[in-house]
Formats: sequence, structure tokens, C-alpha cells
Amino acid sequence: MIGSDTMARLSDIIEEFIKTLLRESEGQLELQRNEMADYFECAPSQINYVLSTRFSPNQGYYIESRRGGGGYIRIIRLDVEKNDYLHYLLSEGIGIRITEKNALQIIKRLFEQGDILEKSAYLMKSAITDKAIMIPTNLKDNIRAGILKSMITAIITWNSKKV
Amino acid sequence: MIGSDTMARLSDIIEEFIKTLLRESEGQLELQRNEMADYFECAPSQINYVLSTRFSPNQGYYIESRRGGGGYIRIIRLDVEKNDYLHYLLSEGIGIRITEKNALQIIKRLFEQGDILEKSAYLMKSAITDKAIMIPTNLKDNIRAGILKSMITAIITWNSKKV
DNA sequence: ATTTTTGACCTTCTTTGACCTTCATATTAT
DNA sequence: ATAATATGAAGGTCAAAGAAGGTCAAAAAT
Repeated sequence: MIGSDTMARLSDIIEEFIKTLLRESEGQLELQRNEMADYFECAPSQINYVLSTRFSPNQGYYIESRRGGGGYIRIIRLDVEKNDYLHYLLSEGIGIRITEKNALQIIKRLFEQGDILEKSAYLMKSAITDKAIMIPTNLKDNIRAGILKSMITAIITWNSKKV
Repeated sequence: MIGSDTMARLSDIIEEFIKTLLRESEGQLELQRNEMADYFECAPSQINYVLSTRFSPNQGYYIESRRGGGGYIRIIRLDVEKNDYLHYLLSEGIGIRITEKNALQIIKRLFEQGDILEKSAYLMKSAITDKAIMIPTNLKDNIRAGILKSMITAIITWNSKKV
């Protein structure tokens, strides 16, 4: 198509670049935001944009970072194959709110499937009970969903982490 | 080089150095501030910085020092009985609200003391971060305190249940 | 209408250096 | 010999500078 030399969007290029790096580094890498921004001649915040739109847990990635001198951004590719059910829970299973009963069921199932040890199940349950979440009742299910998803992301991340 | 390992912070290196020394000396040691600063080629005050940000009483350490000729800095690791510390956290240590930073410090300490495994620490951290607790900022510290105390209660219960 | 790009402003953490306080010892004055 | 003083060797404090990353909204592009 003449004249439509669709310049690839920079965000897509950065996305690919990161994914290539990840392939070369067993699914885990650290980068400097400013270095990246420099390399791609873009605003530093564009790196955040790429990360938040293309590297969410939902999409199979987890981001850790630290500010200050010696700061970094760490990107971990989650092994969604091996953590099938866990990943399903994140992307569709849980949603924006969940009752105590449902949450407890999920945790029970995680234990029964061998995703977590009994002790971890016990710990997780303690974090999402109505008693633990001290806030007006109408909000508990929302908070619970956030905490449960965060814990599940942690489990997947742990399972995916390099030694 | 993008994606290469990030440089470790000097303060972290000094922290590890001291913790290793402590392990080799039954939890108590004396050092000379200038000697340390010399060894790590840093400003003497950086030693104080490391001590105050990483060896506070909350983090499980106690510092004594003397000035003048023959001066020294003594670092003492507080080795509390496991359950004593857990109960202390419930009764006074945590209170009705706690910041993310303090909560993370407590969990790190639980791991370093051998109260919990690294994986459990990782799970616990994921449950109490600001990101996990999706509610207006001014309420996060309250919710966090409730969840953390609930998890600590679970640890105590688990410890006493399994004989 | 939606996604991407940009930039102004913010927060966190670390490093550095100038200046201060304390203590032991050596020196000096009585 | 004793008391007062000077000296130097520690460690302490604090604020400024530096080094990251984060957020948010306006502007631009699709």
C-alpha cells in the first residue's frame, strides 16, 4: 500500500524488545528505566506505559521495582502453562469482588490440587476472612478480591522465579 | 548494556557484610566506624545510615556506641523467643495501623529469625502491600494491620497445633 | 473514541560532606 | 603531685545533592 508505510508504534517495538530480552534471559531481567528511555529516545514514563499496558500479571508478567540510587525495574515472565488454574483465577476467575465463602473454596482447591502446602493455605485463609478485613461489610468483597489476587500472583511469581 | 545486571547498592552490601559477621559471632559484634568506611571506601556517615535504616530495634537489632579514643559501635541482634515475638506483635507491636514499610520490615524479620520460610514471607508481603489493598490511602494502614495480625495469629495457631 | 506520546511534578532511597560532641591521654600550670 | 588544659581520636547529626522510579493529565496520533 503506497504511502501507508505504517511506522510501527514505538510501544510495540519496546514490547518486542523486552520480550526478546526475556527469551535470552530465562524469563527474568532487570532494566534501568532511564537507560531504556535513552535508548529508544522516548520519555521515561513511556516505559511505564508499555509495562502497564503489556506486562500485567493478567498478561503473564510480573513487575517489581525499586526507587533511589541503584534502583531498577525487574520483569518476570510468569509460567502460565504450569500455573494454569492460578492464572485463570487472575484473569477471569476472581474478578473485582469475591465472597468469603468463595475465596475459602478457592484456597481449599489450591491445596487439594497441590498448588500450595496446607500451611500456606492456612495462612492465605487467615488473610482473607471477614474478621481480618476490618472495614464496612459492603466493601469487604472488593478488598478481599484484591488481596487474594495479589497472593495468587505471588504464588505464580514464586513458581516462575529463577533460582 | 540494557538488561544486564544492575549494580548492587553499597548500603545493601554493607548490610549483608554486617549480618554475615553477626552470624559468625553469635549475634554480637563491635566495629570501628572509620575502619568500615575505609574498607568500603565511603563516607563514615554512610555506616550510620546503614545502621539506622537496616538495624533498628524494629528490625531486630540494638546499637550501642562510644565516642572518643577507643570508641566503638556495638551491634547486638535481639534474639527473642519465637512465640514471644509473635505475641508481642499482636499485643503492642502492630497496633491498629501500620505502614507498608514497617509491615515489610516485620515480615523480613520473621523470615530472618526462622519463624517462617522465605516463600511464606513472600506470600505475606503480597497480602499487605499498598498495591494489594485497593482502598483510599488513608485507610490502608488500618486494613493492613488487621490482615497482618490475622496472619500472625495463624502462624501462632499453626505452630501450636502441629505437635 | 481509543491508544500512544510527552512532559511537568512527585516520592523514595542513597551518597557525601561540613560541622558537632565525647572521651582518653598527654601536657602544662600550680 | 595535682589540677587544669590542650590535643587528637573516635563517633553523631543533619542537610544538600544525586540517583533512581512513579503518577497523572494534556496533546498527538490512529
